[in-house]
Amino acid sequence: MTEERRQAVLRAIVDGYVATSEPVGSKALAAQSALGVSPATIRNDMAMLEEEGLIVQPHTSAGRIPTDKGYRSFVDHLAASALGEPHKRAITTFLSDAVDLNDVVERSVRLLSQLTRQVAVIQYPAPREGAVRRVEVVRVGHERALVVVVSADARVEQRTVALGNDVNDEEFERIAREVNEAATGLAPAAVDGALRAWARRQGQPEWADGVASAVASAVHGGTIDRVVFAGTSNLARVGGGFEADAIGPVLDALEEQVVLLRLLHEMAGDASEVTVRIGSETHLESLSRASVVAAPYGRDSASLLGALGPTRMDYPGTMAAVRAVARYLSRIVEAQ
Amino acid sequence: MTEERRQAVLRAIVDGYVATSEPVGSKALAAQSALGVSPATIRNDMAMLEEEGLIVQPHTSAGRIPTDKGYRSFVDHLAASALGEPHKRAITTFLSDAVDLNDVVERSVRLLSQLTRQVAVIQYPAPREGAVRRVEVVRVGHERALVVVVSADARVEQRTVALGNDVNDEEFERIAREVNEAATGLAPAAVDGALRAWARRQGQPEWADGVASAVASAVHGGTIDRVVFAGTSNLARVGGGFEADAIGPVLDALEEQVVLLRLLHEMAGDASEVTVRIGSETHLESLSRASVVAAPYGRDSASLLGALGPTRMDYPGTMAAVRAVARYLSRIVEAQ
DNA sequence: ATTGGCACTCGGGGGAATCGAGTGCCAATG
DNA sequence: CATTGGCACTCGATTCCCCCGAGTGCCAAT
Repeated sequence: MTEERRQAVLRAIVDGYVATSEPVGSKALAAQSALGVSPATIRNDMAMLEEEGLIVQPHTSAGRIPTDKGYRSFVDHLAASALGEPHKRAITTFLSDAVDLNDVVERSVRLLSQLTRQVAVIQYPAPREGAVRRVEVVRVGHERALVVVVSADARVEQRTVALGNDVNDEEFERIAREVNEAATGLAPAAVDGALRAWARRQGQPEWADGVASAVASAVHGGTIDRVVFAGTSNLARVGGGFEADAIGPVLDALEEQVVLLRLLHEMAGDASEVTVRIGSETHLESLSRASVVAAPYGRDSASLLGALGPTRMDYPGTMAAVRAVARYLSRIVEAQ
Repeated sequence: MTEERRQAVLRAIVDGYVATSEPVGSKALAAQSALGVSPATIRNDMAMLEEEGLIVQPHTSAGRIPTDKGYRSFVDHLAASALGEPHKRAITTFLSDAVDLNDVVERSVRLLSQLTRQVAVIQYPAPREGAVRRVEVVRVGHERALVVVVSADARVEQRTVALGNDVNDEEFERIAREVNEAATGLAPAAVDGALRAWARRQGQPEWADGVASAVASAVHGGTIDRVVFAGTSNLARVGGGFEADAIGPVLDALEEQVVLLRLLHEMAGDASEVTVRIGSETHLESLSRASVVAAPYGRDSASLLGALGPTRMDYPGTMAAVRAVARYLSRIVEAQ
């Protein structure tokens, strides 16, 4: 009984603090939340919660606020809550008339930022490692060529490569044809070998190696490791929860995509559907006062999307929105 | 003489306010800036400047700060100043080893944000309206096709289009071949007509129109109207010049690319090399406390890059940096 | 046109006093 | 043993007040 109520008290403290952004005291808690116990009882519970490191009081004569650990406990004991009907409808209508993958991603990230009133982040859908459908080599300018690779999964990648001026037009035609024939139909893993062999047959001139590696890079590389975000103005929103001096670092982290990507990759490792990193759990100085709620989406759940906000955020709501958008986006991406 | 000194006083006020972010008074001005006149004289000048609406005093007993109009006058009377040597070197080394156009743009925007310590914005280089080099139509999935258009200016655009399931493989082959033949070598303006004619020859089935308009859209559209930015954390930098409640709107404006693009287009109209919009001159509520310094670059000076910061910014320095990066970037883009 | 002098204004800074929300502890109770 | 009412105590925030000083406008003198 008592343990149960202590959780309820923690829950109420989190709720209260999230709502008002002010420390919540025992008296207010007893009055508002229908716990049916006296302030004194709550004070006892609070003392124990504080001993466990779940809450702290900023000043001696203030109420309590949750620690990162407190939020963690709150989140862990949270039952998955569903998104409200209007929001669900919003997702459907907002995403259904997107015209292509880019558009879907753009719309999703905007939508998610609006639903959560936080910064929304989407890691681009991982390519499906589709076989090569076609390779075009097109001459541009005098000594440069453009290599365009189309994969079976509807990805188009391009690279430019220097040719040197010792390639005449007929030769160029031949090269373009041969490269296309050599690579078409191959799985990504097989492309490198095939093109190296081709380059060898050319007698290994520099441009042949260049073309080969450009194709290889186009096949493997791609838009995998890109992150788009929206709703950065939510960082500065009044009552948004971030201190004025905390938003600079967050903006930095967002621009520093590498850092953000590593964090998302880490979170992808955690198995469950929606994962949460709270404050110091991000292990990033710049995000030490921020939380990230993320969920995988797409084939094999290989990509992530999420919301980033102050540790003092509405976790249930944010988690519900992230989950809902991830599900819907999965359906779209997988269908394509 | 007196008019000249009044400009000097304005200049000194702007300099002082930019440096300290505090209103500057007559006494401090007489002491620091070597005007060689007494505070009383300066007070007279100030009174006149205030009458002209170039400066105001926030409170009765405070010094003066420049108005938007004051900054405008300051900027208009500014002699073009050159960028310091170290900065010039930074530009060269930073941009010289970019691998492709995207990379150049990315690097430029980062560089500019570092040089100016403001938010840097770059409008993507306008495409050169190159002729169509090749059109590929590739089947993806069951009922969809991917249209890839390669232009002579090394641009690659893609669109997806629904086919319906009444197109078998041989027919598809034929379509792909015909579309490529119909469009290749044509100038953008001629593509629409050629493809409409082709679609008509097919007997106007839905998919033919779809393919035709996908190609047309790929030829004309593109990355023209995109803007990238970097250095948003400068908005929140302490002493950065923005009030805490002003940065939200600015972030909004940055995400709302449409608005930003319109502003840049407007500025492109102003003839001179580097143009400045100060505060209310942007005609945007969200940027009413911000200034934009922009310069055209690339062929026909068709694209713009710039820096966005508080009205209280270092105009000479920012203008020099913007000018230098624009020049250097022009060289690169035009060479390609 | 410039300058020194002078009275005046008023925002900001630095206490001191006060308020009140919130706490910890303890004894009483069911 | 959990719960509760009572009570003394703490301390951040608010308010008030006062004073300082930077800055001003105006005027008479040069």
